[in-house]
Amino acid sequence: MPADLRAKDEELPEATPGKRVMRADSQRSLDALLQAAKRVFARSGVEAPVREIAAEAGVGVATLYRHFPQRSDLVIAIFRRELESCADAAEEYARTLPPWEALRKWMQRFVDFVSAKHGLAAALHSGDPAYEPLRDHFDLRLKPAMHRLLDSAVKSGDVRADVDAGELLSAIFSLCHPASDAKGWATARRMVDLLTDGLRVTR
Amino acid sequence: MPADLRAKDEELPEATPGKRVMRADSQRSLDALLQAAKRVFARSGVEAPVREIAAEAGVGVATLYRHFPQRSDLVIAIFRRELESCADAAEEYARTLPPWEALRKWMQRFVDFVSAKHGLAAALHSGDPAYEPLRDHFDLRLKPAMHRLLDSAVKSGDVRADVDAGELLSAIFSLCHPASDAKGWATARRMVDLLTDGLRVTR
Amino acid sequence: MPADLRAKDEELPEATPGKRVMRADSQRSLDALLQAAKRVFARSGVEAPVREIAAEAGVGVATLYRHFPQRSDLVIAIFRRELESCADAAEEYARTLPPWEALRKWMQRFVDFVSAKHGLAAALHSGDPAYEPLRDHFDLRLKPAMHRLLDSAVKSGDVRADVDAGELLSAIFSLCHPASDAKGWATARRMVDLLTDGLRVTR
Amino acid sequence: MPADLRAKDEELPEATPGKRVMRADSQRSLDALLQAAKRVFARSGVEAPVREIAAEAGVGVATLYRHFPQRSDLVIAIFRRELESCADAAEEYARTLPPWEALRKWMQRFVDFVSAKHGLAAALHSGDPAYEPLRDHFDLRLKPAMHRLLDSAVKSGDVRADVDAGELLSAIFSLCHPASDAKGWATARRMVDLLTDGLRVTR
DNA sequence: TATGAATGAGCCTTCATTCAT
DNA sequence: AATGAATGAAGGCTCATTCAT
Repeated sequence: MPADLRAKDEELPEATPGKRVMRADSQRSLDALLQAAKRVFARSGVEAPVREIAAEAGVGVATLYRHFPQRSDLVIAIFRRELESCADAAEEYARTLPPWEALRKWMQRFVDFVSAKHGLAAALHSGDPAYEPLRDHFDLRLKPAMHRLLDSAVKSGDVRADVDAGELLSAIFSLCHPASDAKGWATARRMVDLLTDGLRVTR
Repeated sequence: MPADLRAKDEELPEATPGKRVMRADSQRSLDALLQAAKRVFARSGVEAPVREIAAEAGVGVATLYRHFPQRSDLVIAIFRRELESCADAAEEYARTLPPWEALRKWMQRFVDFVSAKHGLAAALHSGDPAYEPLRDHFDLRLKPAMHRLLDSAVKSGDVRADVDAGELLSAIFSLCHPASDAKGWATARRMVDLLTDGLRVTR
Repeated sequence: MPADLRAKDEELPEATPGKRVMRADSQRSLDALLQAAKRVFARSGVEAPVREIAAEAGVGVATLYRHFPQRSDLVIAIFRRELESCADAAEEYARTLPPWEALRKWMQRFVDFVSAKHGLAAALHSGDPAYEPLRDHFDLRLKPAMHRLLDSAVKSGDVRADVDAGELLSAIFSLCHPASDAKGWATARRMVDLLTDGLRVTR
Repeated sequence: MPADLRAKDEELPEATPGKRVMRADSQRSLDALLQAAKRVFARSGVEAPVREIAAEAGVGVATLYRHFPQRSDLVIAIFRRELESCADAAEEYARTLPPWEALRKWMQRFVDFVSAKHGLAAALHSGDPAYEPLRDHFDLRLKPAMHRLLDSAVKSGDVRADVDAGELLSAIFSLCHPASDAKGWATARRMVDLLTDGLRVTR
């Protein structure tokens, strides 16, 4: 896992930004739950028993249910923040790098994000309507980011014009999936590189 | 689904080739189970309740257990035959088409195979040791097939030399995964096309 | 509890009359469950934990669920048979006794039936649609029985004509209810006697 | 619901008369709780979740527990006042009406009281010792009231002498029970009328 | 004193697997 | 050899009650 991603992992959000104040113990439970869920999801997938997460967090099940009435609420809480961070990176790359490089680099950044999130894909594509917010985030933050980068690269003549941003994103997504778990990351990166090469205009 | 695939679907194997003779009713149960499992796996995934499969086959659960003590045995039985058929196609293409065309066509053929098998990827990458035989099949039949096609295309100067057959196979595999289910097939084919383009030597 | 009722309680039905034959062990479980449920319902009401019933019957919970997928199925099975028997008594009394005596006696017979069934009323009036069959039974068997007896007594000039059979049944029902549990039966019988007296034509 | 009953419903007691002074906010919580409990009991029965009541009152659960450590304490607080009011009516009727009329009218008054209190009967006859105080109230206020009315009517020659006041009360109670909920009130009144007729001396 | 967060026991239900018939 | 009944271990969820703030 790349250093810049891991760094982010340690600090966890002030969680529900809406509530102004929060009782100290409640905040502690919430933090513990988020940390625990992250570990458990990574270890056992997003379908892991509720009990296991609560135990790992050192709280009762009901506490988990209080904070996250639906399992999906917890999953979403876990994934959203890093998804945002990934989307933000796109803007930065777009500002500081030439189009083709920006695209290439961000695609790898996206690989890093997705690869680190074991159950993300399962959640996103479960068809369960509870994950709609996650899909929305995906559509509203990541797709536009990809679209912009792709567009620039098309305009600069580096990339063919017939590729859809959403499809491309999904494709990378898939390439990072369990399917490539054995070798893992390295393979995913290589395959995405291959895909990236396929994007270039055929001279 | 392409016609040549569907055709194969109807007939089902004499299944456990080891047993010399088999009581007629036993054979009938076995066939019913395989047909049922295929339908149920497609409908509900490979994690579908055992009872559902037995019911769909019109036999008792214990009968299922007799034929397939492990769930994986059933899954493997279902997938193996079509996997073989896909591997065979590679040889045919290699004989009858120029290297680049053979490679391209077979990659699409592989997409058809994988896309039709809902739970295949999940099974293969579950990490469950019970699916080892399936992975073996994959390695022994599909990887060499891909390797040969790739090799020819490299030799003919169409394709770069730094791509691993197994990884490429896994990549296609991933691209066919639920992850890209929304649009489904068409997207998978497009993305694999992109990947294929990435394979070409950069002139 | 009157002797004629208790006698019936010991033997339990061949249960599901539809199925011609039944495996011996299954039949044994079923019997055990019905006996256990009767005891438990009497002791703890029809809302008693499923586990408790299964334990009392000496079978696993799933066995209970197999025989009675819904809690209401079990409740209905318990109550139906005795309800039938009570309805049958009406016909007998009508045949063998003068109208007023038949009515009076059957009302007491009904008291015996209802009083013995602790959770019956709760089930009947729970509003839960699952108990519809029980209400149907009530309406189809008991109401007509009462109606006939009432009618005869009206025709013979013993009873006023402005009383509804269903309401009267419900009234007796209520009088047998937990409300009168402390003293129990005896009180219920007395009160129903009072009610019965209220039925007589005011001379 | 008759007007004289509903009128009483609006004002609520100074509740725990023992405490001499009470902080204003505490008093406010108490009032809110009583009002809320009345609504919730009517809506969901006396077994409604504690949380629901606290929420409806706009206070925390712990506040509820402070005022009413046992669920029964709350139930009792709710019911007692109206029970008193009903008992008072008996005296009034006794003073202003002829014996038979007084009895008849009060029995209907009692029907109104009980019918309006959804969970009363359940609480009274639950067997739970926590409700003892409620039963005491019942015995100390309502039974004597009924006894006096009954006695007068016996003395005036209108009513037979072999009826127990407590039993009669319980009987009416039962007749108002959920068991007769479908048609509800009207039926209850009719049945109590029937019962009342049964009380008359057989001329 | 009021709050509402935390707790954990307890319930219902499903399902893989074994076993009597 | 086939059947399907029985089993019991999980897992999800609710709710009365306690406790930190």
